Amino acid sequence: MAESSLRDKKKEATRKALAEAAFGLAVERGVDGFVVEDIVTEAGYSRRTFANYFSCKEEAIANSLGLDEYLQPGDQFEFSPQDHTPLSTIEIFIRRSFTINKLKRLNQLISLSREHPALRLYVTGALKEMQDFAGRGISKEYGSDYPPEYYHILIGAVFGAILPVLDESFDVNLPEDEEQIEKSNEFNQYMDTVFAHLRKGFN
Amino acid sequence: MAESSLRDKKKEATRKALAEAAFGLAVERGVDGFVVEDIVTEAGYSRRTFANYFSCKEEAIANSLGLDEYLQPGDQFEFSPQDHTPLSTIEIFIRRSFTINKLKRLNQLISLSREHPALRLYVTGALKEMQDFAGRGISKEYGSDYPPEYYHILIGAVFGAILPVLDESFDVNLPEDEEQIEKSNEFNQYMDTVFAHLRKGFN
DNA sequence: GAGAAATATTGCCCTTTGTGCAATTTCGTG
DNA sequence: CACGAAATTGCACAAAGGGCAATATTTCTC
Repeated sequence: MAESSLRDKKKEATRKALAEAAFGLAVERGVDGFVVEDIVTEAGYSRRTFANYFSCKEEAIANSLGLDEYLQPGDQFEFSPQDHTPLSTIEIFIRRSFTINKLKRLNQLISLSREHPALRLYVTGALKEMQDFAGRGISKEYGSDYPPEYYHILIGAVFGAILPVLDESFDVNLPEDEEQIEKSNEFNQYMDTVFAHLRKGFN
Repeated sequence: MAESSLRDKKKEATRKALAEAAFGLAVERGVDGFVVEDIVTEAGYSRRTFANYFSCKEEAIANSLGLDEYLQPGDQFEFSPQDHTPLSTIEIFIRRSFTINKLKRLNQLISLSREHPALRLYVTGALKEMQDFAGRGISKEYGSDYPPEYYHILIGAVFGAILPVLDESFDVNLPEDEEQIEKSNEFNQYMDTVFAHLRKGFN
């Protein structure tokens, strides 16, 4: 990810092409309605190459979320000093990362997971990578301002509180061309309550 | 689980035997060091029967945690009125559920997951079932005292904050025969800070 | 820019897996 | 005890996973 030689670009392109083909087929025919062979013929690669990138269909489908696009170190974690608390930093990171297109796809992955529970594991796995990235970023940003486990707990609590949306589809009713999520959709309203609770504490 | 006819007991016994054999082989030879065939010969069942219970090796290994033993509805969620807040109820539930033996096994599953990342997904999946159970239990217990999403967020935050221990092994340095976890081990000390933060809120 | 080194893609092959179906065994109930 | 329900198993076959070696493409070095 840090590297971006021509070779690495092509590799990412391959990965994305395979993931995208897998996702498309999943929407079109259902997760059980196609085999790896179908994915690679659609994407123009060999079955053996697919195995070099993903361990199974589900992993490819989940990876089509492409959260890693937003995971460039040093990109998401620069904020003005007045915002400078770990929680608000994470909040901004999350609200920026979940663009409308991501949310729409997440929605589709959720409904696919209903028919095919195994997929769900891989979707949460993909989100877990985002969580790990956020964890590294924030503990690097704030260093020893807090004890090391504080970051783990904070990040864990934030993502843990967010994940339950996976249990239900939510509306993303916004114009197509919009790039960042807005106050008006369900997901963001849910974020409002989540972060309010996290600030206030639970009882 | 609510049922427990002789038939259901045997079914659970079969499941446990398979899971236990799978776990044993994983510790002994590593996750990649054996095949489903080995599991069933050890447990005395057929390959086909294994498939009736688990979808793959990893699922069986992770299920050897056997958290479901402690997931009897109406058992864990009865407390005296003075403790009667959702968070403290969950705290007691969690501290009760993670007995020493569970923690030891969890520790082993964590290190196995390091060599074989796919296993990790299934371990968190198993914990997720516990989370779901806790969610159902607590929202039933407190009904409409809180808005419905509050329970989701609370439970998610709690389990999310706990899961990061999966990233590192922890010491469970207690006598063998001890049944419940004690104040003296790392896991429980981690719990102390987790719940303190959740009560206080983050910033 | 040409050749060498590094890496990605592929084909081949074989073991393992997943699963529908039907037969068989085991269990629960009247 | 006998009948129905449900668990276990065998069989067969499509599909997946992955080691290995060959090939193609990119990057590096001079």
